[in-house]
Order: sequence, then C-alpha cells, then structure tokens
Amino acid sequence: MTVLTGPPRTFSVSEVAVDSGVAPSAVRFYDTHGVINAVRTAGNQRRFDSSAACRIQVAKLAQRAGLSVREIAALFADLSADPTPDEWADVARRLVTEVEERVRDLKAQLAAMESGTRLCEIGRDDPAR
Amino acid sequence: MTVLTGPPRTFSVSEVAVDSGVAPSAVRFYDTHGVINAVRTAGNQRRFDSSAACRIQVAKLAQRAGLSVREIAALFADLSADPTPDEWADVARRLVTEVEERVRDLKAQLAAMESGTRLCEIGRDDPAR
DNA sequence: GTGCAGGTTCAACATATGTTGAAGTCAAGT
DNA sequence: ACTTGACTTCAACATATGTTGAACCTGCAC
Repeated sequence: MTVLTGPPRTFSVSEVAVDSGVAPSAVRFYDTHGVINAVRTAGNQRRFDSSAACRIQVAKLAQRAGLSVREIAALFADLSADPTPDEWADVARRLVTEVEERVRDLKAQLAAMESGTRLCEIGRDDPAR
Repeated sequence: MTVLTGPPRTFSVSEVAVDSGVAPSAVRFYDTHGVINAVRTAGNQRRFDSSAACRIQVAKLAQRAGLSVREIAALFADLSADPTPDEWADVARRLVTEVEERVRDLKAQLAAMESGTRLCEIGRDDPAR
C-alpha cells in the first residue's frame, strides 16, 4: 500500500547541494552523468526529488571506495524516484559485493607480500644465478 | 641475520612493466610519483629492485579500492628496497585499515537508506506541510 | 511588473592518471 | 666500431572529475 502523502516536494540545485554537502556545480555534474535525475520546470530549471541528496551521499562514499561515477550511475539506474528501502537494499547488495571484491583482491595480494614467499616475483627466476 | 645472497639483481623499466602487468609509461609514471624508486645507471637509465613489480601490483589493487597514487606513495614511503615481510605487514595493516574504514562508511550510509528512516533527509524538515 | 537571488548553458581551467610521439642517448651483440 | 632495440626527457594528448566565469533567463516577494 501507499500511505497518503501530499504532492511530493521537490528540491532545487542549491537545496540538494546543501542537503548532500557538495557544491552546486557538483550537483549539476551528477545530474549530467546520471547519478541523480532531474525533472525540469517550465522555465528549464532542475527539480529533484528527495532521494537526490541521498544518492549523492552514497555516491561520494562509493567513490571513496573506488567506484567511478559511471559505475555508480549504472548501479543507480534501476532506482526509482523516492526509492523504497527494498530498492536501496538491492543497490546496496550489488555495491557492497563490488567493493568487497576489490578489498578481497587487495588483501590477497598483501598476504602474498607478507608471506615473503616471493609469490609476486614469479618473473624473477633465480636458478640461473 | 642476513642470508648470504649475491649482488641483488636489478630490473629495467620494460622488465618491471612485464612483471607487474602495466605499460612502461605507467612504470615511469609510478617512479615519478614515488610509488616505486629507481636508481640510475651511469647512462641515466632507471634500474629497479625486485620489489618494484610487487609494489605496482599492490598499488593497482589499492587504486581500485579507492586510494590515490599520492596516498599509496605515502604508505610505501617507509618501505625499504626489497622489503621484509614485516615491512609489508606494516604497510598492509595501514592500507587495510584505510580501505575498511571507507567500506564501513559506505555500508553505514547504505544501512540508513535501507532502514527507510529518512536519516539522510534530515534537511527536509517536513513539519511545515 | 520590478528586482534580484538563484537558475541556465557553455567554454575554459584545474587536478589526477596515464599514453603517445619526437628527438636524442645507451647498451649489448657481433 | 656498428647496429639496433631499449632507454631518456619533454610536450601534447586523452579521460575522469569537478570548478569557475560570462552571458543570459526564471521565480518569487514586494
């Protein structure tokens, strides 16, 4: 069911900027690159739903964890306006899967370094010295 | 103690490139930016120790996990030539601490999204509607 | 309906992370 | 000593991620 709720509030670029903690120019950038989605007023101004600031907050943290804006936009692509917790859960699952894989790969390489077994130096074949 | 070992082998740019799986231009780039350290021959050519390829392999994975080249160079700064497993362990500890923090931050934000509690929309104070 | 804070686009700039090409030098085998 | 492939630096290019400024347009409060 859908709870009765007034006409959904919209947000201007600078409102989303404040709510998400990035510069207005960055909000426009994320719109251009599909991280958030704007509708336009009759006068061509962007209006965002309330999920825009949330998306940007997640996107910034995902970037810090190694994902590109393009990758993040792709992950957000099947998120509706004002996404449900379920939709977020689905995005979260894929996002976490991806970053954990990257961390796993890094850890595995580091473990090889620590083991001192020269696993990474396969190329350096010593026998001929 | 130090095990008896011959004069340590050195590697050219293209050897390190092959051993680490990146382009020669990237090897020079990583040298310029302090991820690896070259000594120079009498004729000004770079020569690397056997750890160079390892460092690059770790660096590439660290980049995928969100660290910048500058950050990686800083972490590698107190790594000696041909680092011991202990030195790698120390670098690994700091590296993993950093990436896990980033993943933790991302997960925390995602958990807030999934909870549907509008934690991220603090800015959107509803009372006036 | 006027004023003006804030919106629009576009181009230029800035930084990070490399790649490519030119012009010249080195090293290693013969 | 020559040759030749690999090395050097430097500048230009390329892509990603934004920021800034100019020139112009909107929305809203008065």
